[in-house]
Formats: sequence, structure tokens, C-alpha cells
Amino acid sequence: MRATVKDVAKLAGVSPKTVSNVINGVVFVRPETRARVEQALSELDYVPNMSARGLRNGRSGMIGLALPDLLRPYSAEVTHLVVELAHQRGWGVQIQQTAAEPQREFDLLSKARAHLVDGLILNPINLDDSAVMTAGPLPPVVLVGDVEQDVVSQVTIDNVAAARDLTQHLLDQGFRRIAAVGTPEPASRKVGGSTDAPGTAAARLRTDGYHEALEAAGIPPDPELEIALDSWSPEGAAAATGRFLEGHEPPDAFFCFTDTIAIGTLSALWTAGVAVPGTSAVAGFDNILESRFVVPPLTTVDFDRREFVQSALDLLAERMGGNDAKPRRVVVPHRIIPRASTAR
Amino acid sequence: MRATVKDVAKLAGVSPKTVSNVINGVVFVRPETRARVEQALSELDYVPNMSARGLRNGRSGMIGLALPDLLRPYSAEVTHLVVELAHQRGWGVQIQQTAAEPQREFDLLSKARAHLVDGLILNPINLDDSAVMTAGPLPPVVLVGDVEQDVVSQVTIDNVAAARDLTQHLLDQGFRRIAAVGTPEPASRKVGGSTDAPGTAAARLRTDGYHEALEAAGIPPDPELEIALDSWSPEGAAAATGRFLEGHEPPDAFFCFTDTIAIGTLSALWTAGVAVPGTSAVAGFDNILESRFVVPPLTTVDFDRREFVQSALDLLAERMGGNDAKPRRVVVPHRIIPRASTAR
DNA sequence: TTGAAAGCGATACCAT
DNA sequence: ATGGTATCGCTTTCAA
Repeated sequence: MRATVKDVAKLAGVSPKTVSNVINGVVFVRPETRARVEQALSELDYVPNMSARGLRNGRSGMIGLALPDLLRPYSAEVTHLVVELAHQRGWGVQIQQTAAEPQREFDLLSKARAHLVDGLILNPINLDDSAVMTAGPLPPVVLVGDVEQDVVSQVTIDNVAAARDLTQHLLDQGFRRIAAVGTPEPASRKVGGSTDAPGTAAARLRTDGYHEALEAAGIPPDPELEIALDSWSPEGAAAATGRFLEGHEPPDAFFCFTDTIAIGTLSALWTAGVAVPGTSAVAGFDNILESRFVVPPLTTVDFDRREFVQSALDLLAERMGGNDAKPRRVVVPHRIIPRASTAR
Repeated sequence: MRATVKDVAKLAGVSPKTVSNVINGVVFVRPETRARVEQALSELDYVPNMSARGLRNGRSGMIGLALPDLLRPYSAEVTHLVVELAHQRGWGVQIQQTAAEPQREFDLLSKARAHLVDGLILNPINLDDSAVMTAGPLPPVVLVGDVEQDVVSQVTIDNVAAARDLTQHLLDQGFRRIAAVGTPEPASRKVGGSTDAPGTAAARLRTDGYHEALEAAGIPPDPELEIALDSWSPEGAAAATGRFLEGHEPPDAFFCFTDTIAIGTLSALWTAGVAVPGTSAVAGFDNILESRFVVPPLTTVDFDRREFVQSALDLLAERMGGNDAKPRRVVVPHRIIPRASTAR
């Protein structure tokens, strides 16, 4: 059986309270008492029982992280940073994937209220389905990503501006016929009751920015050049781009709504024998680690992911501190990284 | 204040025990009693306190997952599967990254003994530093990956055979001068006290397989063709491959010890203007999702990741079930996926 | 500064 | 089938 504070107290000849004081190091303990307790602590190889501590304190020392799809390199980068930066604050991270069923978000909310996690970082697919819009008291929650709301704190980038800037970069390169890959399903094709494809909120905002830039350049958006995807994956992008190329001349450029999509599009173009750069250009979004190393290196939208995650944790800490101030919204700046994939 | 079993019991006019019985649904409860309790449950929006339950039951319903580096697409795939398959068993997943400091493995072990997690899936970098080799009783642990041990259960692939098979594939394609990227630092270059580079155990085993295949073909391994890396990353691989190309003619083929490495090597070859396939071939290891979509599509070693993770969870469940049988070892089969990157 | 005792919330044993 | 009660391990009043 594992040692408890009582065992330690008995061995050290003190009371459980004193042991607790030593462990938590808040009040002053006489050095010799402290030494005796520490001796007993290590002698018995004492490990505190977190469940008991959590029950007593009402805090678990863990936060939850809910991402739509853990499979993507982007998710890996976010997870990596959340784990590292949360660790610095002494928090553990429980991870959850929500794309499979929106229900999962509610599960996590429940777990939060069940005191299994003290707070939540949530990347909702779209706000309508999101559990945060539910009635009732919320645990500390911070949203990352694209949905529009002011119920809880949020960290995001300006998707519309970023998409506009990237499209502008393509226009500046002299490209006129610019396809967008990852746009939302056209309304006409939406079937009632079906779940939206992943990334819907981002898809809409990025499409808006793309349209704005085109229109500002006097180019009417062409629905034929908007390629919707079942999923924001290389598979989906390669398949959709391949089908597109069967029915259309290669456009001057493809604006892919994530780098992961761009990898699929590049693959389809390679298969079809379309030169990149040369015949078509390709740009992505997110600046994942791999995008510098794909062939050709990928022009993309970058933002400081560490700052992004750090902000999320700051906001969460604010909430967890019992701060009832108005939810805050942090917008992390972005910039275009031009690389060979959009060279002329 | 949130409702407790007591509150529910009072409202339903029953005892806490009955409420517990209804919630956990083990023993029979009279339908009308059950109905009253369920009514009260939802009326008070009851959420069980996991800390309390954990304290009482000695189980938290969570498992820990410790990977060296969460940043890699491979880690993302493993994490994705662990979360999904653990969810099916009703387990939550707490995630930890260990490459930064080996210390972290001990932290997780501690957390396990602190009953914050009921079991652990550990991918140790190398066994020497691993916390599982420490003395003392271990919580339920399953190792995934490459180290040789028989202290705890383990799921792995046959790295030596896989590397041999892949090298043989390259030989079969007619390549003779085959470089390996990701080999362990030569012993002479190891500085005392410095931490091993990530993936050391795998690096050694894959190097062994590579050597075996070469020797079987009558080709003496050439240390000049063994390219060590600081880290198994695209950056590291691109830099090392670039340096290699400055001093050497391009070899017939590069055997990269992960797909992530291969992406970096492909990038460096592209930058140097070396045709792939054509002048050099490139092969990877792991068959990450992206490898089918890189340019050119990457020959690699595949194994069923779902089976891999499912086995790990099976083994863990065995341990967590209090089974004290001998640790088991599951070897998941592998196969070579030939793609364009090693075409002649 | 330290000790004694109560209590966090859920569950299991022992009754009935 | 259900109720009373002790208990898990820790922290925190309240006293001394």
C-alpha cells in the first residue's frame, strides 16, 4: 500500500497538518521539523494522491484541449505547444478530438464541470454546434480559432485579412485566374441535417477574404474556381484537384486554405504533369513545419503559433483565476511567407 | 454550488446509496425509484465529481500517453489513434512530451502513482534513461517502440527486418551506393554526458538492418554514406543532406529512417538540383499520411498503426486489470510500399 | 508553530 | 431493494 500523509506524519512524529504544510510550503515550518518530515517523505517514497487533493481543493491541475482533428500536422504543432507551455505553468493536458462527433465537446464540458479539468481550450468547428453556446454556467473556457462570438475569451487570427493578403500576393505576382481550394460547400449542395465539413467557419472567412481581394482588383469571383472539399486533408485535396483538372485548364494559381490541402493539390498537379511553379502556382495557409520542405517550398500564411498558444493559456489563466471580467479577444498578427511555389 | 449525490437523494427521497446504484446501474433498482432518481438527477443537472469518485475507487479513468516529440506527423497519427481507441474504452488521455527532458517520464510515472492516470503508454527514446528501468513498483505500463527489455509489456515492429527489407527493395531496384540518413552518431563523436539524439534505439536497429542487407548483397557498408542527424526533423535532414551533397556525388539512393527525414532529404535534393527519381532515389519509414502526397510519392515502410495502438491498449488493459502475468510483447507486421521515389 | 478533528463527494459494506 | 455509515487521502478551520 502506498504511503499517505498519515504514515509520513507518524514516521516523522508530527501531525498530518504539518506534513501538508511542508509539502505545500506556504506557512513557515521550523527547519528541524521540516527536515524530519522531508526525511520521512523520501523514506516512504510518498506520492500525493491527486484525487484526494483535487476533491479537497476543487482543482485537478489539468486543462483540457479539444481539437477537431488530431491527425493534421497543424494539430500536432498546437498540441506540442499547449503541452509545453501548460507544463511550464504546472498544468497537465488532457486531449480530446471533436470532429468525429460534436457530442465530444459536451463530454469535455461535462468533464470540466466534473472537476476533471480546471479549464478548457476549445477549437470548435463551427459555433452553431458548439457546446459553449449551450445555456448554463460554463467552466473556464478559451476558444481558439475562427468562430464569431463574445461569450467566452478567444484567440484567433484575422482570417479575412490573411486570406485577402495572400490573394493579393498572388495578384501581385501577376496571377489573374486564381482557384480557391477548401471553400465551403455551395449552399445549393448542402443537404439538410448533414454535418458541416471540418473547418467551416474558417472556410467561410477565408473565402470572404479571397473574394474581397479579387473584387478590389476588378476580377469577378468565378464559382467554377472554388473547389469545395469533403475534408481538409491531402487525400481530399488531391482527389478534388484531380477532378478539377479533368474539366478545366490549370488556373494561374491555387490558393489552398491550409498547407495540408496544398500538399494534396501539389500532389495532384505533379500527377497531372502541371509544372509548379511555371504553369500554376500554389499557396497554403498556416506555415506548418513541413511547408518549407515540400517540393517546391510553399508560399503560405504564417502566424506566431507560440504566441497564439501562450495567449490562449494567458486567457485561460485569467478565467481560472476566478476573474469575471468581460471575455477578451486576442488577435494574433499574421504575415505572408513567399516561397518558390508562387514564384513567376 | 453544484449538486451532489446527497442533494439528488434528498430531492428524490432516497438514500445516496440508491442514487449511486442508479448512476452506476449495477444492482437492480425498482423502476419507479429509478425514475424518481433520474428525474432528480436531470432536474439538478447533476455531474459526478471525478475526484471524489477517483479517490473512492482508486481509478481515474484516464491513461497517460508519453511521446518523445509531439511535433511530428507520426506523433499526431499515434495520438489521434490513442485518443480515439481509448475513448471507445471509456478512457480519457493525458498527454506528455518527453524529449525535452527525460525527467518528464518520471513525472508521468509519478502521476500514475498519484492515481492521476490508471496506466501509461510510453514511447521511450532509449532504455537507459527510461523511467521504467528504475527500481520500485511500476503502475500499468506499456512500451511502444524499439527498446529491448522484458520488464513491461511492449508493442513494436521488427525494425531490423523492416530496415533490411527496405534496403533489399533498393538493391532490387539496382541501386548499389545507398546512403542512410538518421544513423546514430558514430561512437567517436559522442561526447560524454550529452543526451542521445532522439530515436537512438530505432536508429541503431534500423542501421543494423541496413548493414545486414548490404552485406548479404556483398556490399561493404561505407561509413561515409551514413548520415547522422541532430534531430529526426525535416530541418535536420535537409541541412545534413545539403552538407553531404557538397562533399559527395549523389548516391544511388537515400534510405531515410523516417518519412519526416525523407521530406527534408527530398527538399535538399530538390534545392541541389538532383533528380528524384532519376539521379537518386529516396525512401522513408513509417508511411505517414503525407508520404503518399509528397513529390515524388515516397517509398516507405508501412505497418498497421491502428493495430499497433489497439494492441498497446489491449496490453495496457491486461495490466490495468490487475493481471500479473508475464509482460507480453506484440510485434506488428510491416511491409514495403513501393512508390515513385524509388522508381528506376 | 503545531495538533485534533471535520469534511470534500462518491461508494461499498452491513444491515434491514 | 434500499438505508445508514465508514472510508478513500488530503487540506483546513479552530485550538492550544
